[in-house]
Amino acid sequence: MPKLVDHQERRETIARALWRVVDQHGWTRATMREVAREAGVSLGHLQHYFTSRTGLLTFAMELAAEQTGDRVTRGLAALDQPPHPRDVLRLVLAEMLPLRPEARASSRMSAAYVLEALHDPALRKQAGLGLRDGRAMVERLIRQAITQGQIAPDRDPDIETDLIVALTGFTPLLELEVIEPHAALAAIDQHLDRLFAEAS
Amino acid sequence: MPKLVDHQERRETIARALWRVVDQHGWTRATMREVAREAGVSLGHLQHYFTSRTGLLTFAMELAAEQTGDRVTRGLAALDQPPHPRDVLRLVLAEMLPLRPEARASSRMSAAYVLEALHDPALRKQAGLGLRDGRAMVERLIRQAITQGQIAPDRDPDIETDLIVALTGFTPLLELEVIEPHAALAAIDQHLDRLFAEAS
DNA sequence: ATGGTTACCATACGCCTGTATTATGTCATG
DNA sequence: CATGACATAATACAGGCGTATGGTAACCAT
Repeated sequence: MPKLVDHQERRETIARALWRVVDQHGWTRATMREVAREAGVSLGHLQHYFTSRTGLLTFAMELAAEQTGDRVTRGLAALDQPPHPRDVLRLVLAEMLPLRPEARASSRMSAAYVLEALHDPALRKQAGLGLRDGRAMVERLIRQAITQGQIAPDRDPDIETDLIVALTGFTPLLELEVIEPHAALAAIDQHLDRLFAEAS
Repeated sequence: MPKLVDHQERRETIARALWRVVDQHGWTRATMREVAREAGVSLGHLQHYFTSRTGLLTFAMELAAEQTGDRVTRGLAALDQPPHPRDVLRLVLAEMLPLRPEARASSRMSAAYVLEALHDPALRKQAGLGLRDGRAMVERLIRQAITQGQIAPDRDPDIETDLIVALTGFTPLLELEVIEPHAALAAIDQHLDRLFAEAS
């Protein structure tokens, strides 16, 4: 047996270097050489852990999704137990938007990933599944809130779900500084307040 | 004087070829050679009308924005005169989302453009201005509707504007077929109905 | 201690990129 | 009709890209 290294850890280190490159210089400059430079390793080293560029990108993307999930999970712990679904939705949206630096990197990653996925069947499938899962989670929350009387029963769960998920449309507005983070949060709060207004 | 050609027309033809490439194969494959091939001209020909790639991209982007504006203008003509602001907003949103093939190309163009703009000061300024203009137009509509009693006066115009603009967040959901066009339109209608519910 | 497996690195290959250069055709005018 | 401006084209160049290859160093089991 040779020298022992934690493969998963090495791959995560490299993936994080990729995030930084994407965050600072954009998806197009996320080349093997640039990522290796950012990670402080040689091109050969990087190749040892990621044979292909596509493999690196998908791995980094999955890791970013996990990371976002972890941020949400951590945020949930800070809420009342059990948390009000309104607060859960607010937290999820807040973590998906580029409001803080860490979230910004993930946000830029997934934006570029989606764009690339449109023309690559394999990526498309994965990206589609991810989005579908996210939407399904929101829908579950909303249906449950309706059942529990926190949302008025005359609200259509599908439509309300879509409206919530669509609020990720704040991303370009935030990125190009058309609106400030507090404005995005205010709008989200307003929307959620109305959704949960008429009951509980 | 030499042979006479309409420069603007030639540039538009090439820009449209760029749209097709971006629409079908993605921003990354929108190279000078690929666009020339799609346009059915030589690389030299393309270079004669666009010295640099950046120039081509910005021109094509501006043209796409104009085109979207024209679609909205044409749609306005089909509405009641004067049109109800609710219908205007619905039309604008519908034309910005990738619901029909022509709109899809423009949508993909601007998505890629915004992503590229994040890391290029010049593009960033232009993209920011475009988005700001769009938001300002929506805000004007909403403030006017409040003044005219079509929207309840206790609604905050800034927040309502942001919520409307954020509905462009349906784009990735539509692109990855997480939701169907009719669902996006239903959600938009629901949101607008509520916004315009309490008056007029 | 030695063999074999793994980590790591430098370099090379073929391809594609944006752009520059140069040549040729094509026309309206002096 | 010749001349000069423009349209179009072909080719060249330097650089960056993903990936493949070969070699060296480090380590553990035997």
